[in-house]
Amino acid sequence: MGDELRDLYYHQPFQEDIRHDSSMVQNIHMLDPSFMSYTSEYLHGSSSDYITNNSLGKPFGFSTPSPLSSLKDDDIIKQDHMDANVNYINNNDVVGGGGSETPVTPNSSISNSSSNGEHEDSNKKDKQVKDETLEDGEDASKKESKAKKKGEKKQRPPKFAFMTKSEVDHLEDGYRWRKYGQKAVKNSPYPRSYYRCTSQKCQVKKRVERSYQDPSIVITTYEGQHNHHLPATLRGSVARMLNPSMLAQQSPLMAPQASFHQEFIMSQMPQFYGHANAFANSSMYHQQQMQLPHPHHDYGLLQDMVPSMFNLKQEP
DNA sequence: CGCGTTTGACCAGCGC
DNA sequence: GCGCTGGTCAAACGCG
Repeated sequence: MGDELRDLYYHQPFQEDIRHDSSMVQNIHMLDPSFMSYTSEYLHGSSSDYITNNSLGKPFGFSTPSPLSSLKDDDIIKQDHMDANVNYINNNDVVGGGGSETPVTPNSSISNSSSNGEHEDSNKKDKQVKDETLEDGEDASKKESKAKKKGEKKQRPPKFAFMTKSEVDHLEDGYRWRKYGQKAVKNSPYPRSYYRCTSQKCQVKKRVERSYQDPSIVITTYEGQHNHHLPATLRGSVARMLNPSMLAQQSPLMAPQASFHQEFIMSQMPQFYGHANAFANSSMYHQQQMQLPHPHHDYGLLQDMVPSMFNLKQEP
């Protein structure tokens, strides 16, 4: 467990009174290269810098979950217990303070549907066939994961999670996603949805779930790195929201399987690009102010830890 | 018809 | 070993 929690990276929510514009600015601050280098340093930390359950939040000076966050430290650990790397950022985005008029219908699709044994059988058959035909690298990652089951622990690509206040579950981030699963979340009335990038050979996945404590918060977790550009149809509009210097960093050339520790700074850029899109878009969609009960909660300590996220580009 | 979603089943990891 | 849970698969279905 300790090994797997190494590199776990957690950002406590910015519980600021964020207005639309400033949230945009702040979100993009997260993409600042110096922030990246910080994370890299942090992630490169000595092998003794294990982040355990208890110490999870300590690098950023918190030990208790935010009232806005449904994810306690424990939850994050449980949820990502198999994952080596998790970046966790909350985007305390702007959403209507008056409450959402669009009710979330969490369980609307968890209803039982008729199933028959035939389906089950064919499923099993298909799985067998697939297992047999899997040998030819059609799904290398699966094969790899199977191979790793016996020996070492399954290693997963780095993750990056953030929270967004949004009425929309699936935030537009410029990429195209195909939903491949939905699961009920323990202790939560809201289901978790699983998406996969539709681009061929792109292994990036993302999970989307709603906080059960604050249903207005959407928790999005990205896993993996896009190995392609944004779809052309979306690139233009989304790209305009972003800092040109970030666009320059966007590159599809890094290998998805690249060593995380070595490649983190560079390879995370496209990811952050995508995340920024989600940040930005959610801000774009919800251009109202919100009042947060605990302004500047934990903000100072995080600011101490990651000054580049806060001090740079305080544009007029 | 192609693409995306739904949804029950399956599987692996973990804790007891 | 067993049960629980998270993650994934894939047939069926819906939609444009």
